[in-house]
Amino acid sequence: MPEGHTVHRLANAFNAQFIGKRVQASSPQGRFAEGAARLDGRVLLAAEAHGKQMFLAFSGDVWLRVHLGLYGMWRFGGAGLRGIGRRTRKAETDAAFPPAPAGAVRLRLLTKAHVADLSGPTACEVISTEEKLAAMARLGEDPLRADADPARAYAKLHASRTSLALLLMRQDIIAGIGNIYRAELLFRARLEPHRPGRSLSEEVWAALWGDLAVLLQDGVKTGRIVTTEPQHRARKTGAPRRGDAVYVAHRGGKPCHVCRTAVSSEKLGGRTLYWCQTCQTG
DNA sequence: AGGATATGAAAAG
DNA sequence: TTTTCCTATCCTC
Repeated sequence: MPEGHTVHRLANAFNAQFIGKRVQASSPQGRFAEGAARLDGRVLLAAEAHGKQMFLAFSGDVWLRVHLGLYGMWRFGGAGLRGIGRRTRKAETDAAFPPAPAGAVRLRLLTKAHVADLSGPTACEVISTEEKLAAMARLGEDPLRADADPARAYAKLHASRTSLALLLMRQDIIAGIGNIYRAELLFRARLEPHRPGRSLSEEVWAALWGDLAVLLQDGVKTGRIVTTEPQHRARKTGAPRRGDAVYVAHRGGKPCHVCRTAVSSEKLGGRTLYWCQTCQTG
């Protein structure tokens, strides 16, 4: 689930339901007992997302930094959080509040009315304001943030001989893109993924950045990654079905939605890259 | 039931 | 470049 849009959605959920509330913090799984103790009893002041990282501000100049990584998730309980985070099963919805932790919950944040359970994060740590600023400074431009400066990202891209496919995943250049948005962004621009960053013109970059912003904003709204245009779907109307939502991501060997060529895939930098050799020649 | 896979990135080599 | 972290889901049997 977690590319940048997911993390912004989660921050929005915290801002909507947890801000100004005193929280009981605990670590049902036990692995974050010390950190939870440091948060326990504080008031949650703000939630902020930058790329795939979320920062929660607590009273007393204490921050929680969370990176979900590949498997991490937040599961919410309580009213007004429908559709955010991992879906709560019906049995859990009907259960008394607060629900029992589902699975290995690293951190539980509990208010009178709401609960947020974090499991499987790559990073979860209590840090100072300085450390929070330092962590943010290591991140690149996030199209979902008002302070994003695409020119800074372009300078880094254009200075590198590394492939666009690898560069787009670098969080210190552009923050928030993951494997799916990378593949889809390159497909929509019809760009060959192995092209070096330095071959990117300013005009093409401007178009890429604009398209990325649209895709991410749409992802924040819907909670889903949809990159196909209706005319490229098997069913032209209504919500895109499974298998119709993206062009190439996770579709290795399957026919391209545009030209029917088998979608290519290869391992690159430890991740699977997907692209269409026929469509992406730019 | 069990294996492959995963929208990530740091650590190790 | 490979290994490791860690949890859930999807697929096949």
